[in-house]
Amino acid sequence: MNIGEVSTRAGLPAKTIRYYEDIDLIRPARDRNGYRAFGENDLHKLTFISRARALGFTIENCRVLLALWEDQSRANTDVKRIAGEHLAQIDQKIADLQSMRETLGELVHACAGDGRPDCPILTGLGRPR
Amino acid sequence: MNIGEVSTRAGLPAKTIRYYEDIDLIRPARDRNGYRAFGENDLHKLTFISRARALGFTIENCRVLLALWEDQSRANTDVKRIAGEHLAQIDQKIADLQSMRETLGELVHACAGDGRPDCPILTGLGRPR
DNA sequence: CTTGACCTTCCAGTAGATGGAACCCCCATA
DNA sequence: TATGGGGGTTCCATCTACTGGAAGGTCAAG
Repeated sequence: MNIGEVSTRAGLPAKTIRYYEDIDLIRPARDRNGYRAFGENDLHKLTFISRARALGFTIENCRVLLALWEDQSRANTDVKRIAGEHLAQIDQKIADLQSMRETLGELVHACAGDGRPDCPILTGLGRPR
Repeated sequence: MNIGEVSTRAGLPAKTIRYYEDIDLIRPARDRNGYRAFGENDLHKLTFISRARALGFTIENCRVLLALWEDQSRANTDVKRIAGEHLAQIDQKIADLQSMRETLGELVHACAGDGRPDCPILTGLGRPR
C-alpha cells in the first residue's frame, strides 16, 4: 500500500504520515523504487494514532499507548492510568474554558455594540485580573 | 520602570515582555545604559495583553484589540464583533472537549484496570471513528 | 573592589504539523 | 517515442507563543 492509499484509509494527510515516520512512531518498509510500503499493521497503527490524537492525546502519549498496544501481555492498569490522567486534563481544560467563556460573555453582554466609542470590553480588558 | 518591575506589575515573565517588543506589540523607550524604560502606558498595554491572552485571544487578536483600544474614536461595533467571534470559538472548543471527554470517559469506564491484559481502551482506540 | 542582582543580546528548542521547491517514477495516450 | 499527469521522494522553512541558556554589561551595597 502506498502512502496515498494509507492516507485515505487512515484519514491522515500524507505529510503527517511522513512526519510520524520521521519521529519514529511508525516504520513502514520500502519498495525497491524508494516508495514507502505500508502493511495492514501500519494502517492499523495509524488509525490508532489518528483516533488517539482526535481525543487529544499528545504524541508522547500515543507513543506509550502504542507500545502498550503492541505488548500482548501488558496489564490494562497502565493504560487505564494514562487515560484517566488524560481525562483529568480534559476536565481541567473544560473548566478553564468555561471560566473564560463566562468572563468574556459578561464583557460582550455589557457592550452595546451600537457604533459609539464607549466599550466595556476594552475597558474590562484594561483592568488587572 | 525597568523590565523587572513591569514584569511583576503586569504579571508577565520578562522574557515574554522582550518577546512582545520583538514582535512589535510594544515599543518601550530606552535608558542611556540600554535598559528598557517602561512608562505607565506600556504597563497598561501589557496588562491589557496579559488579560486578553488569559482569555484565550491570540496575539494577532491582541494586536487588533490594542489598536482599537488606542483609537479614541473607534466604534465599539468592531470590538464586539471580534470578541463575539472569539466567544463562538471558545464555545466550539468546549463542545469538542466535551465530546472527547464523553468518548474517553466511556472507554475508561469500560476498562476494569484489574491488571489483566484485556483492555477496552486500546481496543476502542484501534477502531476507526 | 567585589559581590550579586539585574539587565542586555543572540541562538536554539518546544509541539505538531504544514507549505513549497526540486526532483524521481510509472502508466497511458497521441 | 515524446509527453503529460498523477503519484511518490527529500529537504528546508514556517507557524504559534513562548522558554531556556550562554555570555556579557550595569549598578548599588558593603
